[in-house]
Amino acid sequence: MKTIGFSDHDHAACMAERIAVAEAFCAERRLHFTPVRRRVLEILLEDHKALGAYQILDQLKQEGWGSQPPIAYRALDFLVTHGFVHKVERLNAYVACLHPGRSHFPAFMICRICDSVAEATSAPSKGLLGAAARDAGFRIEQTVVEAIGVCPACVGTEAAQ
Amino acid sequence: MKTIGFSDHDHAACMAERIAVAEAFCAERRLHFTPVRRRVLEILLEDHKALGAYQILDQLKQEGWGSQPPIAYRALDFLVTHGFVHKVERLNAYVACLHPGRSHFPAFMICRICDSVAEATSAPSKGLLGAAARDAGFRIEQTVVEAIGVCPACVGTEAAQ
DNA sequence: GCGTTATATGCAATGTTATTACATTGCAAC
DNA sequence: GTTGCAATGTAATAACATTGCATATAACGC
Repeated sequence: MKTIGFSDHDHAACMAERIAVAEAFCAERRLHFTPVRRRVLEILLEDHKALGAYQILDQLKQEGWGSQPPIAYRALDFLVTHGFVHKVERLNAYVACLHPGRSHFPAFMICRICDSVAEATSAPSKGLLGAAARDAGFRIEQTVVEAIGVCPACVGTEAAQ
Repeated sequence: MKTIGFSDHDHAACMAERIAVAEAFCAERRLHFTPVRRRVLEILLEDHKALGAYQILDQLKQEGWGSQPPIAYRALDFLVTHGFVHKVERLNAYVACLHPGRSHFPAFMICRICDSVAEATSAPSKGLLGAAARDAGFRIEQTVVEAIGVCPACVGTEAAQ
């Protein structure tokens, strides 16, 4: 059991299922779910932390893949483009998506103490930002919504004060 | 007249006022609104685009200030800490705040075509994210809310499609 | 004023994140 | 079998950010 979204779950099953979903999704649209891409997704699923591109690259390197940044960035691009992975802007890091397949506006809660990241969903059209955008005539295509704070596990610790 | 928040305004007056507000705020709290800090805020107020730290640094350099990155980053830190400037995570860039003085949860609309940035205000407690955080027991301290899309001036251009 | 302390600046070096550019491989269509 | 295309390999570099230490300036207690 590892934590995801600040609560426990059956990790191995969750991981297998996500890979299967990605595989099916790609097969259906004739996208190439190549070994590097699959491996990067697995690495991100392994623990539910956000990983930097260079952490991922290190791991790939150890496993005998190419060692130059584009190896990791290209795989991440693919995974982000098709919604299997999100980038957490605040951390310059990447995290596997909780709801792959359906397009959505992800939102994250980032614990500044333990660095865990939980994904929620937002709905810009419903919020103040959506209203502001409508007023201004701004067309929203994508959103970055990230809360930085203290997760339930870290509230009560020294650093939380 | 330059645009701010996608609408026109009296730029010189706006700029002078913001500097005055910052000055007063700092005087009140015995903070040092030093020449570099003032100058960086001015640079950011001059056009209402988000500027990267190195763009700011270039300008400082030309004006005879030190030329090493910390010159810019330290001034930016100060300005961000005291709420005169926000960082736009998606762009790794900095923008002068529209509502300095009062603490708030800023939100931005970023045009992917012309790179202009408009500031709105969000209120995490009211949105889905606030609800999710309450459910999860997550304590929000800070938020990053950024919409990427097309501003009113760029809708209708080629690239907008 | 005068020394002490805290704060700010100057500068060199380095660390981290991301992209560009170009060469190569593998496979499918014709 | 060669053309076309997507993915990969590799080198170099760009863009963003921090650390550490020396020096200068401001504020504070006396």
